[in-house]
Amino acid sequence: MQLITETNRNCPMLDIQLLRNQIDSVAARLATRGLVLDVAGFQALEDERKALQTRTQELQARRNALSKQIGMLKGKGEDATAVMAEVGQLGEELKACEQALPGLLERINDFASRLPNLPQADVPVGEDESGNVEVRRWGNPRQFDFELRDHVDLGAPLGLEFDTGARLSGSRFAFLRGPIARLHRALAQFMLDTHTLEHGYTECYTPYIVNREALYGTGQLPKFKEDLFWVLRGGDEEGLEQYLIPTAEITLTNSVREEVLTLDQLPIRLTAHSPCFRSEAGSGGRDVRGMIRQHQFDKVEMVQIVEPGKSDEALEQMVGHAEAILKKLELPYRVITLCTGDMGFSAARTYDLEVWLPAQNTYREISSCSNCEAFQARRMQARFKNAQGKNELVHTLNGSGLAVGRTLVAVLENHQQADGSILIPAALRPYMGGVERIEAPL
RNA sequence: GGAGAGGUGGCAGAGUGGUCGAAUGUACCUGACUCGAAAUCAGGCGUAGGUGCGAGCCUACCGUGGGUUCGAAUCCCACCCUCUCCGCCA
Repeated sequence: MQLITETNRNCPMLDIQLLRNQIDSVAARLATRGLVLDVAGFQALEDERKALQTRTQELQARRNALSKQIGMLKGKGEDATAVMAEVGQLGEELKACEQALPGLLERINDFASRLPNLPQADVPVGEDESGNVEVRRWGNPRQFDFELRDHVDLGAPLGLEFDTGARLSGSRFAFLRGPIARLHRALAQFMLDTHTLEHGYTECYTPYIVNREALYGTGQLPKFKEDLFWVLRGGDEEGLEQYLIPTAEITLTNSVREEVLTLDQLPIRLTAHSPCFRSEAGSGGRDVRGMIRQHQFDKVEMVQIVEPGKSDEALEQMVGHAEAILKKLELPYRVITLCTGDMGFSAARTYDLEVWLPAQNTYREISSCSNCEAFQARRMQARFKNAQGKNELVHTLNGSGLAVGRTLVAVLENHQQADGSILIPAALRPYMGGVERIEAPL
């Protein structure tokens, strides 16, 4: 019998020992995320598990010992029927135990798999985004001496077509044509080059369709299936379920899944430009106008795989890498620390970068950088051999650097001119064939 | 899609249904030798879980899931994946 089944082979996100031994402390920390942990329910399951597992193992030990005896007796040519009768008596209870245990373990695992990561101790406690704390600002929002337009109005004559997208695919899809399509491509290229040439990341091109295990590893499954698009292979409608990636974090982070890395391989810094697919199931009528919230958008993602002692430092660096893009693009932004109630499932600490959008007269999220500590590594079984030669879980971090669609929006709105043209920031011009401004084709 | 081969420890690679959790090599750790290192020699060295103050004892794990058996890495069934060749295809 196997205690580790397919579904629980990936350990729950929280250390199961922590749950067993310090459940009250875990409950208190999760409470800051607005989550009520069913301590009594968990402990009832645990008590049951402990009794059943102990009994199962007792019976197995007995069976193994007797079977070994049978082997020895038969080897010597002696009669083993008495021992075989004895082991036969164990059969029924053992079978019952072995059948009951996996289901119980599965329930415990499912319970634990749906618990989010524990916030770091100094993360501000808050219920929602109102509890987030601003860390710093960069740049001054521009004063306009003409009536400013939003990116939808600015983009329309430049090739930003929402009606075409809707006709092809439905709402929340955009079709880009001409100068705006080129600007979109230039932004992604510029970001990739900056991260690879200046920040030490290795460029990657990754699959956009992944299996369930990968999404479990980074924490999107089992809890957030409704946020994803899932796909089936043609001619194989009964077949394996796979998913479109909601971010390249999935593929970059899972690239070390089930690996035991050596110390000298760390840190690993990866970046990729990819489309991201999100069903936006829970977003209701939010941001229906424009390309702020799309089912498909491009993003340049940064991922770091580091030693546990170095992840805090790595997060600060990674935020700096994302900020560098905004600075080069001359886009005002602010950095905020997400409070406990606003953090994502896998994160122990998250900084959001919010770019100034003049037409909305506010800062909007354009990057999110998180330290997931060992949470994802535990689910992925991504480890390294530490200095003591022991396998230890790595720490994983991910951050957008940046969301390309929203960056496009920010460039349009912040660098718009009175005549509706867009001034291209100097850093981006080499990627635009030297063009200094884009304007509607005649 | 067709035909074949194969999935075993960090890696490589053995394994007649019965002390096989698994030979061997390599990597790694410790010790000896050395001024130091290399080489050499000796020892150690998988993961997870249970139980115990502890040395330890026990259970599970040889791609995944099921089956046969007193007993499965080994036999049977299904599935997944990888590789080679053919076909199709951007």
